[in-house]
Amino acid sequence: MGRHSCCYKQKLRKGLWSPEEDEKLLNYITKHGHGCWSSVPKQAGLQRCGKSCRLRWINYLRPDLKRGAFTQQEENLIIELHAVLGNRWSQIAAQLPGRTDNEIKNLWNSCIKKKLRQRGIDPNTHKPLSEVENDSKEKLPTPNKNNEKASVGSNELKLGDPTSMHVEKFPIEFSCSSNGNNMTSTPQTQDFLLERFAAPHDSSTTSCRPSNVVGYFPFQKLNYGPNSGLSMNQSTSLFFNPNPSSSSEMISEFNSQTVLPTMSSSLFPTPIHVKASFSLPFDNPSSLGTRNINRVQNWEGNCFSNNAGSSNGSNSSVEVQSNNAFFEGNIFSWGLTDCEESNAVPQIRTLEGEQDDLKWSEYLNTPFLLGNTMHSQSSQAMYNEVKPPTALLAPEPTQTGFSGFRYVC
DNA sequence: AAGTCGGTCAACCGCACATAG
DNA sequence: CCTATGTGCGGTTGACCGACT
Repeated sequence: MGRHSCCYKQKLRKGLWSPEEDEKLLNYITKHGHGCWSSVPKQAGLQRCGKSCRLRWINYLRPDLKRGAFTQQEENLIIELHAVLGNRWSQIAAQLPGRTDNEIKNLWNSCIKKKLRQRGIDPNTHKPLSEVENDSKEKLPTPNKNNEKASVGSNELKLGDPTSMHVEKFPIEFSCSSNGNNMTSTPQTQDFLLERFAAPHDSSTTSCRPSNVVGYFPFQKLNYGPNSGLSMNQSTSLFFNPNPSSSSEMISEFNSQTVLPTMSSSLFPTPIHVKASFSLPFDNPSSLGTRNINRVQNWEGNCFSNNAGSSNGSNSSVEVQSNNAFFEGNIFSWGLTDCEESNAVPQIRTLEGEQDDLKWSEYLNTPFLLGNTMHSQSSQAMYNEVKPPTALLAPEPTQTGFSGFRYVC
């Protein structure tokens, strides 16, 4: 409904925040929580609009923010997620604890884009630049403003637009190993994937959706160059093998070559909502008979340890967005105490009975678990290429009791 | 020393969605 | 169903800073 009403008021400060303003906001939210943002500036004695306060809190004052430069792992993960999610920065940020969408967006625009181009990869499509150039020559898109806009940051998928989606349908199967239990779906079509990512809660807009989902899922054959630690193991492309000789073979391949559950979850610190489905009703997501499993595991043991030390810990009164299940329940907390209670086995919570309440959009909270499950192994492979054996990602119980993987430098 | 340029980052803007009344 | 309000998101802008000329 347009701008926030408070923004119309005059005499509100704009621009950079002073330390005094920061202190006021921090003190207020620490004591009272933010509640309704529009009332925060008034209550906190700030001459700002609520929106500005919210932004300042989320991007700067939140105690759980991770400061400092992005690690190579984080950059790699951002690239991988971007290949799947496009410019959905908030969803990418959800997989990077302590990082904000703004931060990631800035990093992408200022740094990663450039790096990818230097490596001959188009940052928008994640295709080789040469291929993109060829495509553009072949397709000769009609120049109109809409197209231009769509091409910006254009991991976009125009649903129902045959020119933007040359998708061959073929059956695929998912096999998700969780704590030793395999959940294998019945054959599914690629529609599921397309719906999974391209038809989220917002079906009215087409922005920021992945294009060429089939050919350029990151786990398929992305290659970000040998020097970047981003090269992919070609064997991982089997996941989308359009002609599996048999489903059991495919599953077998998948399990034997690609499934490293702990590795996968190590890449996703946010609890992954694994919703393996049986006989998935594509056209009626709400009726999905889903099994919901939250898996929580450390991504970088050091990362969590550090955060636990620098944050308010489990006693924090800070309110965190509840849609990030990372902070919900007792699955995980930043607090060191909770860390100590963890054990080396990934904690798994089955959310039986909750499926009826699930929103389809929740599926987007898992930016392609299975793909990343697979890709995570590739990540391991890629680190194999660039790191000496002693530097491999390896399961390692940390002092705080977290399993997960410590990246040994 | 002064000016220019490019990169980075914080913040703003405008839009869309969710929800309460 | 409609409207007003609150919230979240992505794109964009502008300030700042360091490197370079």
